[in-house]
Amino acid sequence: MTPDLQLDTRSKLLKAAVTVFGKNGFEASSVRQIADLAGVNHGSIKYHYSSKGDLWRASVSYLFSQMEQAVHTNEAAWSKMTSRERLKDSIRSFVRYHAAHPELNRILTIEAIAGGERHQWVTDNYTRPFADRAVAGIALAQEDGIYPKELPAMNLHYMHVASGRIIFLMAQEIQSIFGVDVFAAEEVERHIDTILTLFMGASDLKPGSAKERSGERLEN
Amino acid sequence: MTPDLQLDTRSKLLKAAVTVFGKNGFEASSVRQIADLAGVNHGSIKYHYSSKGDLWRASVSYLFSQMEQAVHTNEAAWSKMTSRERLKDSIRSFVRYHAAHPELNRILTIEAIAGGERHQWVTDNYTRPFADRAVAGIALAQEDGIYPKELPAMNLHYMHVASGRIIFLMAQEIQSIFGVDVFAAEEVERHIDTILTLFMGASDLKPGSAKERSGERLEN
DNA sequence: TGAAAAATCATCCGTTTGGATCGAAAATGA
DNA sequence: TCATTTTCGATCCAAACGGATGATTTTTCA
Repeated sequence: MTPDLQLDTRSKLLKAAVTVFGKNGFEASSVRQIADLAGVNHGSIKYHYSSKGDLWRASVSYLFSQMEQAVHTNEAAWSKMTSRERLKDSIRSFVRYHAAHPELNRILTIEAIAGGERHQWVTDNYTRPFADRAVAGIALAQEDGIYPKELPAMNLHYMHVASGRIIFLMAQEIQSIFGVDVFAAEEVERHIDTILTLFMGASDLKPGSAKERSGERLEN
Repeated sequence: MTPDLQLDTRSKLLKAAVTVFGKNGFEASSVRQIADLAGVNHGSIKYHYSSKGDLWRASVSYLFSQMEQAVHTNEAAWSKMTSRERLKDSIRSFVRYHAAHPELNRILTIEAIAGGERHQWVTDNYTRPFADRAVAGIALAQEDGIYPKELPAMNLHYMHVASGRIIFLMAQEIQSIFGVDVFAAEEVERHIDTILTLFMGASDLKPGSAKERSGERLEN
């Protein structure tokens, strides 16, 4: 086995932690569950990460950075775009990321409800900077007449975020009620089109590649 | 103490269960926590409700019925409204309910993420009928030209729901980042106006009473 | 009033939790 | 090669969990 394919214990633990925390959240996940999925003894978590909380923070750091990177994929081309196209592009990337990686969405939502020090940590280190930049972008869009200036940018921001994430958060419910697999590529694009049409009018939908789905390597 | 103010054990348990489950969800809530809040011995839960799961179902039944009732408050006047006004009215009631009673929102979100048999139960008994009616209403609105007919009603429905609930779900985060109390009456109305303006154009905002906040008696 | 029924309580049980401990094993480098 | 460091795993622990039990108290009603 090449060392690239044979993940070391630390990486295996992080990968398993992302999966388990992303499915059940912090409280409902046990270190034994994570260790079992990683195929190592649960005592090893104490060694590589000093506690369950540390492993959780490492997981969130990994996921949030990955998400921000995905949203800024086309950043180089932004200078050549109108602010409308720029906003549309970031929404597209945002939705596609959450379709490909539902874990962060679930973790952040669970923690936002629970509150407490874990939520404070992720807010201070990740959510606040992200939200500040997003709200600034919306304010700019309002200057350019994309949204009415009298609407509060904060509320618009949360409507963006909520609309982009909701179907992936409710994936099981939607499957059960409507028989729709929201993670299917065509459903993801359909949802993007719906958001862009309703929020920003003009359905000049630019196809864009939806092949984000594959290639989910973990660090290195 | 009048018997109206002196709740019996069963009612005290339900009231406490709504609070605790509404804050932490099913798994993170303990029967001891609920019994302590109700001021009774935790063994009483087994007596009045056969299990923790039964108490949870009773809590969800109570809250969901309360929510549907709130949304249909003005139903009598709907026949005299245009379909646009009707949709706006139900959105207004929907948002105001979740501002006054954040518990159901939290419980449904947590369970939607977790999946499992509790989620299946609430989907079959409450979410599906609610969603079916809402989607039908949106399809009707599309017939009347309020929304483009080519947009999928399901996605529009979830955007409605998500946009209406998001700020209350993220209340702690918004307080921390923006210093805004989303439960304040003026913030609730501001959010409603933002949704109605962005989704349905025309900001002919009808004030309406926002005094829903008080009077949260638990069954009698 | 008093016996039967309903309601409440203190207490116990088996299980699972996160974390600590410590010896064994593997890797490292002079 | 061999001693030192790094890594790993079996095991123990106190705490909290949902639920069961049986005694005790309160209520009901003839």
